[in-house]
This record gives sequence, C-alpha cells and structure tokens, in this order.
Amino acid sequence: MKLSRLTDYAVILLTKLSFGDGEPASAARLSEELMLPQPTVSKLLKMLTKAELVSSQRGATGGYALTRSAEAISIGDVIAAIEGPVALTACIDDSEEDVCGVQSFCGMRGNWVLVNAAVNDALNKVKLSEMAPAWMNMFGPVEPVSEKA
Amino acid sequence: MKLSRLTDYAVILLTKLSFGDGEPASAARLSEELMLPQPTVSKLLKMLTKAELVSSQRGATGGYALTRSAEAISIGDVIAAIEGPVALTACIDDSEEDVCGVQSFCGMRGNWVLVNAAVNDALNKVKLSEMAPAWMNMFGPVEPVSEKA
DNA sequence: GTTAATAGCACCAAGACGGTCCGATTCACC
DNA sequence: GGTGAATCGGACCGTCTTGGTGCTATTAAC
Repeated sequence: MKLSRLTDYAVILLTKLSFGDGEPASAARLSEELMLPQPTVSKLLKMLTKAELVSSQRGATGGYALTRSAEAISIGDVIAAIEGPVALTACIDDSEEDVCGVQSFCGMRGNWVLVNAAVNDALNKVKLSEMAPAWMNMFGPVEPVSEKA
Repeated sequence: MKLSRLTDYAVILLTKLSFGDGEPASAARLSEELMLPQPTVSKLLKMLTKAELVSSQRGATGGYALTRSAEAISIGDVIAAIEGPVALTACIDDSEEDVCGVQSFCGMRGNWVLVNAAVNDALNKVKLSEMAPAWMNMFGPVEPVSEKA
C-alpha cells in the first residue's frame, strides 16, 4: 500500500507555491525551479486546479496560485486530488455493480467505512504547512547534491 | 487511493477461518463456500501464509488455519500482507535510489513518516474480529441474493 | 496581431494485478 | 511399507490500470 510519486510531487509543488509572493507562477517556471519534468508538472497543476486547490490564470502573465493558505490544505486533500477519494474497499462506491456477489447483505461495509473514516482523519490532521521543509525558502532554484548519481 | 479487491477477499477469507472449528480448511472448500474463484483463493492463502497470518498443512487432510485469534489480527496486518507495507511516499523504503533527486536533503521524509504512523495506527485499531458480519455464522455455504444480477 | 500561458484532448509505454497452470510434498489408506 | 490422492508451493501469462508525453485550441497581456 503505497501512493504514487505524483502525490509526492504535488506536495512539493503546493509547498513551493505557498512560499511564492502570491503572483501566479507558470508551470514552466515551477518545473525549472523544482527540477521536475515539465509535462508532469503541467498535468499535476491541472489536477490540482480541478480539485480547486490552486487557481489558474490564463494568458500571457498567467500561472497558478493557491486558492487558500497552506494551513488550510491537508495531506488528505492532496491525496484525494491526485489519487481519488480514499476508498479502502471495492464495495464503497462501486455500488452500481454487484462485484463480490454478496455485498448486498455483506454487513462488512459498515466496518470498512469506519476504517476509512479513521484513515481520513489521520490524513487530514497533517496540514500542508507542516510539510514544508527548511530548504524551501533558503534558496530559490533548488540544486541537487549529485547531478546524476 | 483505494486498495485492491484481493484485500477485501482476504478479510472475508480470514473471517471465515475464524468461524471454523479449528480444523484446517482446504482452499477448494473455502472457495466453494465463499463463492470466490478458486485460484484466487489459493493465491491469497499463500500470501497470508507467507505473512504468517495463517498456517498451512499439506497432505490429504491438509488446509489452512489461523495462526492466532481474530482479535489479535488487525486490518493493518491484512493490508500489509496483501498490498505490502504502508509507505505513503516513494522516499520511504526505496532508499537505494535517488528517485526524486533532492531527497537526500529533502527534509520532508520525517513528516511523511508521521503521516505513515498515523495511518498505520488507524489501521491497527480495527481488529479482524470486528469485521465479522452477522451472517458469517448464520449459514454455512453462503447463497447470493441474485444469481447473476 | 503577436506572444505567452493554460485547458483539454488523445496517445503510448510500463508496471501491477488478477488469473491459470503444473510440479513438489504430504498424509490417508490399503 | 507402498500406493495413491489430495494438498500446498511457485512459476507463468494475458490484461488493465497507471504514469508519463505531446499536440492543438483557447485566453489574456502587450
């Protein structure tokens, strides 16, 4: 049970934005400063826009900016935006189909919902602002310690 | 963020075993009684054996049985057995490679570890015995409400 | 009108997942 | 003790979701 690298990148992106001056930052600029592949950054920002974690400004001086403060964004929000809502069993929202054949009277669903709630709670406790590492505001463009290993 | 159907099945399997008479139950029998595809059941039981949640007995009257009581098995145990350990960021245990290029001094790892711990805690709170639905011991072979929808 | 930026779409490749098979091992029975 | 059947054990394979990429249309500043 692990989550994708994309989520990791998303946190980094959002954190970087939270240290910006409020001006919209372009995807190209973010990609360059964080040394992340540009198409991926672009895609991520689109996802985050759809999830309304960032707002987008089109046009020449456009770019992306946070819609709210880093204190008001939780890790759970980010995970939900990138990986979809936390659903720890197939029964939860696939209710259209009878996947397992017994779910109609399964009785387990209620308990899975409990597990889901517990995990969601844990995920929402940690705010984006708490994920900000020290180096974020120390230097602008981040330089790696090793170029290519 | 959702987990595979296999984990769902695993919980059902383990629950079923917890209601057994202690005698080893064969994969074929479990498959039949729970109406789950036999090869999948077989594979799941192998995984659970490797995770030491169940013990296997070979030979003519062999089969599988729980290694400990349903109260001593948590959902986290099951998830770890089927989906691997909970690692909510790529940095955690891929420490061999420098995946993101900046992880060496990333500083975010510590906070991800915190998130991991919170989720693990939530997952370990719920025991297998709490997942047991009412119908488990009401009738033997489970019959579906609808044959094919 | 030109330039620079996002938005949305389709496309491609890799990895994971679910499922199947056959061989190795063990116990029951004769 | 030998035979046989039934079991677990591990390797294999097609499929499908996922990550990653590129292109074209749209929008706003200059």
